[in-house]
Amino acid sequence: MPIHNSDVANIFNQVADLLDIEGANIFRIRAYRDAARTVKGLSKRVEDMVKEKEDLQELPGIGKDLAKKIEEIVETGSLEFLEEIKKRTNPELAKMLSISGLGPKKVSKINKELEVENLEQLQEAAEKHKIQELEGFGKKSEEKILKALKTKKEEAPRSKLISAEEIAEPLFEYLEDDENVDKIAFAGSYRRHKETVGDLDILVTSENPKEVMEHFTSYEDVENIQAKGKTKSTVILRSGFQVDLRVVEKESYGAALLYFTGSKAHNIKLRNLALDIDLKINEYGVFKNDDDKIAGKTEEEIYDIFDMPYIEPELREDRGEVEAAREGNLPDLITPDDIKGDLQAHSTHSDGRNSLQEMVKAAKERGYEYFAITDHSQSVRVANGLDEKRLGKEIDEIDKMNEKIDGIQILKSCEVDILKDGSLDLDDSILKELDFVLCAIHSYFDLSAEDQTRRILKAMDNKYFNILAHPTGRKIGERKPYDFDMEKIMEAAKERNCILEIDAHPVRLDINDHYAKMSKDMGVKISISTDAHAKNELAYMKYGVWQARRGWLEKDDVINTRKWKELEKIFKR
DNA sequence: GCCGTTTTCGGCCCGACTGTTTTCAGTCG
Repeated sequence: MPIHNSDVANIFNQVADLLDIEGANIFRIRAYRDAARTVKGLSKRVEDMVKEKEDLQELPGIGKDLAKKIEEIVETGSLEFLEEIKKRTNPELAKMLSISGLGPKKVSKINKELEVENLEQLQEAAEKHKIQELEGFGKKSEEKILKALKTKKEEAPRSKLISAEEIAEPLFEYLEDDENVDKIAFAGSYRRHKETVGDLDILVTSENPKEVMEHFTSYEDVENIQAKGKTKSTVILRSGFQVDLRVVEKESYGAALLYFTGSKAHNIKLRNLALDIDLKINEYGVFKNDDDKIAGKTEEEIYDIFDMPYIEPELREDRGEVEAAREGNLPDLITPDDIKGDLQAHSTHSDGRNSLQEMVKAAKERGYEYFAITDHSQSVRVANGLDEKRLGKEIDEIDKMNEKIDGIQILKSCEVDILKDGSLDLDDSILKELDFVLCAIHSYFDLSAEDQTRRILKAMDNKYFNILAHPTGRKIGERKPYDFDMEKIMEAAKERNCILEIDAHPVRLDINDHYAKMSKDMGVKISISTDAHAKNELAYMKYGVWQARRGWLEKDDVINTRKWKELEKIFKR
């Protein structure tokens, strides 16, 4: 059975939860959580690292003990230490930690004094008003627990960035309209353009924080006010989204923005740097001798104290950006304006909702120099895929359009299916007529990692193979990536001058930020394309660029920032 | 449990809000 990085992370998080309830040393618990996060965020498979006898202790936050535990998990699929804790402490108790307002101390107390072992018994105890009798609890705590139990089932998991955007933008406008609001900005993972967003963080400067809070909590979409203070409020919107609003004075704007943008790991890194030189950072500024404020108005000013240039929010994940900044090696990140054309889009010839002409017109309006039509090939029957004959007709149609149209070049392409055995779905005789060939997997997602890797490698052997589209096949919140060896695919791509795609569709965002960084480290070029099935979806490009930025990509790492003449050379592999 | 151009022991980010207290612990981000 393959052991995924997320399996290791889950085991470590379970250990942390249970140790927490047992009241273990908080820093020991943190070590497990940090390790879980490190392993989950690796672009390499920890299973492969163990097999190749790589030194796990090189990883941040992994020492002798945790390295050994990772090896044990990889080799046996489980961790004896976790099983031991489970004998002492009921693992069901960990589920109670997900109840808002219940932490390890309270769970432990409820467990010990009321003999509550699971969520059902918790509900029963609350309904019988046993909870409010406990010391440290009261009526309100009990009501809160009951309410949380009720909504738990419909609790929203992290939302896709695009869904968050739909909620965030109108709220932003509403707040902006308040005359008491001076500066306003998003912070948190939304500002870091993470592919999923847990809650929204908004930062405001104002002379009248009380009025701002009043305005915020009376927003028409607010369903529930979780907390309302002078400087901080939390609400739940009808959509289930949690929104945190913080108000600070303008002298602290930079420090607060830095702090609330996170990531948490990035912040901790900076704070530790500060401690090294006897400074203290909090959301109000950078302080010397405890109360002597030396920075805080802008983020730039704060980074400057540590001799660092401004670090873009997308990079703030503690993946080496602080070190890179200090060494002057930060990437000059790609921007949406660098994109010269879209290399994946569909028309009504296969499963698109707009005609070829409509798609091309929309691409031209976006100011692109070139635009590829990549309708599906024949074996994707549900998408009305093209056979050689129909693709031939589309090629003729595009040739005629190119003769007539000015200012944009329409590229002839096709999203060719990679069949189960690794052969391509269309004959070479037609592939050679195309400007480039996009290849993708749309079937047999559950092959073993070995077979799936072999399948893709074989497809890449075809000299007309240019771009591997949505390489992992994952759909956020819907479908896991198929199992294969990404490192081998990247090595092969580099060897054969093949390109990996960042599919910018907000549901796909495939490859993800970790793999994007890995491709950069390995010297594999990337294309960013929208996979648009309608003309309005050409606007998805920004999500792909944001993902690329999170993967440290610069203009030069992405092929469709180049002119067609240069691109043409790349495609002749 | 991890980590170290002051340390192999003794630290480990920091502050707001809530609910319960009556000065604070617990939780959260």
